[in-house]
Amino acid sequence: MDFKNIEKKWQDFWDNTKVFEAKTNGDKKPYYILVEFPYPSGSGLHVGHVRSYTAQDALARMKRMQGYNVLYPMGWDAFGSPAEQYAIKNHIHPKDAVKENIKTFKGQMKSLGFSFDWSREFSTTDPEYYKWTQWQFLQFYKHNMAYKATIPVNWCPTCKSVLSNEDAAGGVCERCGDSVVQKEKSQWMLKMSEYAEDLLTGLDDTNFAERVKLGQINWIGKSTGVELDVDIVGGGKFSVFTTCIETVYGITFFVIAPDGKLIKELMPRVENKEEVENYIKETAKKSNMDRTELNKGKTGVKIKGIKAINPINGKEVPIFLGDFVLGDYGTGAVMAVPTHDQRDFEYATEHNLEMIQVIDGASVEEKAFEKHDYLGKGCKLMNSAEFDGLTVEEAKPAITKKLVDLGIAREVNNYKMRDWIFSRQRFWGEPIPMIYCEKCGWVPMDEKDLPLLLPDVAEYEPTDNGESPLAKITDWVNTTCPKCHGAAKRETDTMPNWAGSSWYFLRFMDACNDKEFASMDAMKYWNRVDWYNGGMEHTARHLLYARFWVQFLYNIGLVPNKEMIWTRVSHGMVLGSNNEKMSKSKGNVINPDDIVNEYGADTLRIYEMFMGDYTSDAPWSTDSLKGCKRFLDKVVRLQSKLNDSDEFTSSLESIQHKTIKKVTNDLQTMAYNTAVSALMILTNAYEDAQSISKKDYELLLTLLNPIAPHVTEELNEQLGFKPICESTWPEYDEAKTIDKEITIGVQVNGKLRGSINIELDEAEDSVKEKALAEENVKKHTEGLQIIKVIVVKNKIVNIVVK
RNA sequence: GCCCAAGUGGCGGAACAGGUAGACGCACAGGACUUAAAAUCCUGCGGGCUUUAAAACCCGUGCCGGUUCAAGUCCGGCCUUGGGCACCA
Repeated sequence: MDFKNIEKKWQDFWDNTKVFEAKTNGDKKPYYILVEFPYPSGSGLHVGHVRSYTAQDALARMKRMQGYNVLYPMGWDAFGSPAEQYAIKNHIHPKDAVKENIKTFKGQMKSLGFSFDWSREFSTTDPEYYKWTQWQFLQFYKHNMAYKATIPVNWCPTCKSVLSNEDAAGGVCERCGDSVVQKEKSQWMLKMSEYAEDLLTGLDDTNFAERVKLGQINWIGKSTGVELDVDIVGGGKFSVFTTCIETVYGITFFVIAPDGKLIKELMPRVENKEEVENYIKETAKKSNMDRTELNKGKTGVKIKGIKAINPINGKEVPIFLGDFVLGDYGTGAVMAVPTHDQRDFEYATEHNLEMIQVIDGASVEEKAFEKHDYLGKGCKLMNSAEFDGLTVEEAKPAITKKLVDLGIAREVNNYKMRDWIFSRQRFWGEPIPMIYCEKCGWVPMDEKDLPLLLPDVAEYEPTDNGESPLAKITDWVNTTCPKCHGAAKRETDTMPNWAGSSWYFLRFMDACNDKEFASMDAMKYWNRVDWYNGGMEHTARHLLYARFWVQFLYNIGLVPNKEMIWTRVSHGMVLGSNNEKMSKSKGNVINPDDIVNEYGADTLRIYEMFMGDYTSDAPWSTDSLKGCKRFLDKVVRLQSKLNDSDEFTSSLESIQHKTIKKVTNDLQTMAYNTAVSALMILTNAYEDAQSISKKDYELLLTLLNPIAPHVTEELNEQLGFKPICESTWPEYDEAKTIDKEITIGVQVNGKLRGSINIELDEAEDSVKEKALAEENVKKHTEGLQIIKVIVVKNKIVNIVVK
């Protein structure tokens, strides 16, 4: 069979009949399946894309046949620096590069036969789309959720752009790999930290995979503790946050952040100004990653001339500057208890500071006795005045109460998650629709003037001074203030690439709407994303940003649910045949086009579903791929076994019902590899049969269709049936999946010694009799005393002898 | 350092809920068909041991212990690999 012609024929059929276009109405139950829309890179579709798109395509095709109104859309996440880098490198406008890449991607997707609803296609770079991204930013601004702040930020000197902490992981720029330095920069921020608690509790209204939920929980990083006010000798005060208030009597010093506000205030009173200032300068050169690196020496300087007072007992202790304390996390100051915190212990040892043990139970000579070692073990307090003798668990609330009653402490929740840095000094992003007027300050653009288009210019290379390329385009920058109509300037920063992807799934519900980002009716109809598939690498950032965005829209009444994504699952990567990540430099990249050309789309689809556990990484193997081609050929060859019967072959009934059950369940539990396996087993059974009927064949083709849609449609058409994509998914009879006669094992003392055939649910006595009569079992029980015989119904018999 | 996964034949992987470990496929080997090759079909395929052959037997799911009539699966303690976060106070 010529798979090339067949594939083209059916792809055209699907296009022309528009069978996969979802209508936002009707009697059928809606079902929304979403895969992360790709960033259309210059290197084309990756075999990794094929894995997840095929998986969700199989689910979509089955759900449609089961009578659901399935929405399975596709679009393009085309803003962001990768697109810009690509464009710069290849000397073409990002807009043209994106257009070109989208064309390639779309062609590749079509060649794989994905059942996307192309009528809802869009790119985040379409003005009709980013108009609404800008509009939503204005809502953030109008609801006091967006603000400008001058903060130390991660600066990539190579990309000339500020990166969020997320993007600067490991102290290197995620995009270019060069090291990141710290720089003060005025940035637009979104108040994401205000949503920390809601983002945490909202997880209860989702069906995310457990590991995905955990990823989010860890990212939000909630900790409950006490914020304690600390007075400074001679005036002034600061606060510290601690989760270990029980160690408060053990404080022997405080450490404050070199980049915080406090040290600036204290400066006039500092005796060793030069030393302190040098240390601040040194710190500014380091990234947060370097500063918080665990295995480096604990640097710091003592702030001479200033002491703090331990609020619980009035003890005066020194204050240090230490770069491991971050100015923008917590209160920018920490209390140090060297006996019960290893980091403090090392710091104290290095700077020769006092140590007071306050929790009994282990020696603190060599190392600190930390909370994970003393919590929950009934350890008691010591050197802690009236709290001596209380257990840690008793002391925690008691000390907290005393401090709270004194009005110098508060029970608080602290979150690791910070506000979202929303500006990028880049050309290829959504322009931020804000105008700066000398008189009025920052003024939002009038909503009816949106979209604010990116200017169509030739120069989009970054500037050296850290300004966005847009800053050079004076025609564009100079405008009038919407408020006072005086001369004003536009914001030249653009939005991060996370912006467009934070709400694209809402747009798919109503993609052509030019009055709203999506109508409430359409969103109510689709309700939410039922099934969202993406990579594990996006579970922290993209998914959190998207949930934050949705929760905000919900709070201002623009979306129907606080959580718009129900199930989130993640796929494993397709690795190179050497078990390493595919990359050009390693020369292990497989181009899906080559595979489609040589083996056909159906073979590639089957192979990627069969290659292993869908949620785990799996290495590429062209040999295994060939095996899947052989399987398909076998299915085609079954044509020669067709008989004239109009009925199912009765001898195949049991395996047919088993296969329907297995495939139906497996496709909705991501067990694609065992679904393929079950279909292979059914095919082998057909092959072994004398002959098969058209109905037998049709059943196999229907079950295989979600994974291999082209060849199955063709074979089915040749049988004279209507297209599979317009038919109904088969149902199984549970009774027919159960064998009446089964073989079970017989063990003697837990070791398998034989097996017996029994009837399903056969009486225990009868099974026992058969087991004891089995030849080899007899050999192992002869002359021994039978203590007991355990019969597990329909499973196993175990004879215990002595 | 913390958090999350995962370790099963030569390979990818099966094993629902503690109940016959290795489904399905790949690779390999032998055979059939063929002038030959490809394709296809048949047989074998964890290791050991024994045997003319078969059966039987012993070992075996990263390592060490434990619970149980029974452990890949549960518990305790390690080791290794992958991923995430990070002096988080």
